[in-house]
Amino acid sequence: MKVPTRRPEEFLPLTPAMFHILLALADKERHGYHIMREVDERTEGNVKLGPGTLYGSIKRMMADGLIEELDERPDPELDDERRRYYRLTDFGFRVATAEAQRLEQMVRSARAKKLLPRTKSG
Amino acid sequence: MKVPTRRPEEFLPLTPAMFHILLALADKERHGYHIMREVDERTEGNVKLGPGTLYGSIKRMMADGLIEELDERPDPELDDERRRYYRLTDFGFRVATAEAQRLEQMVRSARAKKLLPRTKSG
DNA sequence: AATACTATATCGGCGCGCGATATAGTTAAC
DNA sequence: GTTAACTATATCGCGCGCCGATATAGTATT
Repeated sequence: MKVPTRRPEEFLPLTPAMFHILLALADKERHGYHIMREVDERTEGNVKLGPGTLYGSIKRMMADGLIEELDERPDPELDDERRRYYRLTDFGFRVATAEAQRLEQMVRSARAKKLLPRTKSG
Repeated sequence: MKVPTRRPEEFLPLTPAMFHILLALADKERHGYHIMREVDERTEGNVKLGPGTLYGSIKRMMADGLIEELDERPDPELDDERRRYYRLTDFGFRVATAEAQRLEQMVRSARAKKLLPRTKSG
């Protein structure tokens, strides 16, 4: 069934926590705890998602249709029953892309204001 | 008098509103309403700072030592008495730079996850 | 005279980050 | 062998910050 067309821009700006979760799910499906570790590793320990932030965000992002839970579980043999796996929805992917473009524009502005060195055209 | 050394990283991530205000003040001193218009113009109407956000943020950023109010007013002749002018402190500048670098890293991650096309090395 | 713009300020609702806490099974140390 | 650390999910409540509404008031425009 068709969900009424929503514009990704209306969800912007995303909170850092939500964007980190979308980034973690952008390349592959993951369960909650796996998302937590991916963020920790990708940011070299600079960003730690606490359980309140993680599972609270997941709940809201599910309700907003940005992510969805998998029915089947990948690798059923070497698996932990407690895990709940999530993936991006098409809409979630578009929202993540829109946010990435917004941040890109912010960086461009920062360069124009000489807060960052200009590597190419600012 | 010397303010105890604070690390800019402890202020991150900045809220979008605070970063927009720092960007607006990065190139020149401005009064509140001027900040509002600069953000509106720079973002081509996409970001509108309401008075609650603007003056609430200014008050907090003053308390945090990110911005400071000017004693003298620039252009005293063609001026409005009601205006209150602000500028970045050295610390505010360092915080803005640190936030810009954080956003740059976010964009790099987004490119690595193929949410954005790679213009150079991602 | 009315409308719109400039300029600053406060208040209250609401969303969200986040630490604390809870539960519970697994693995590693000593 | 029990103590500790890790894996995994979930809820609660505090506090901060965004933001619209509202207020005040002078200036400019129509």
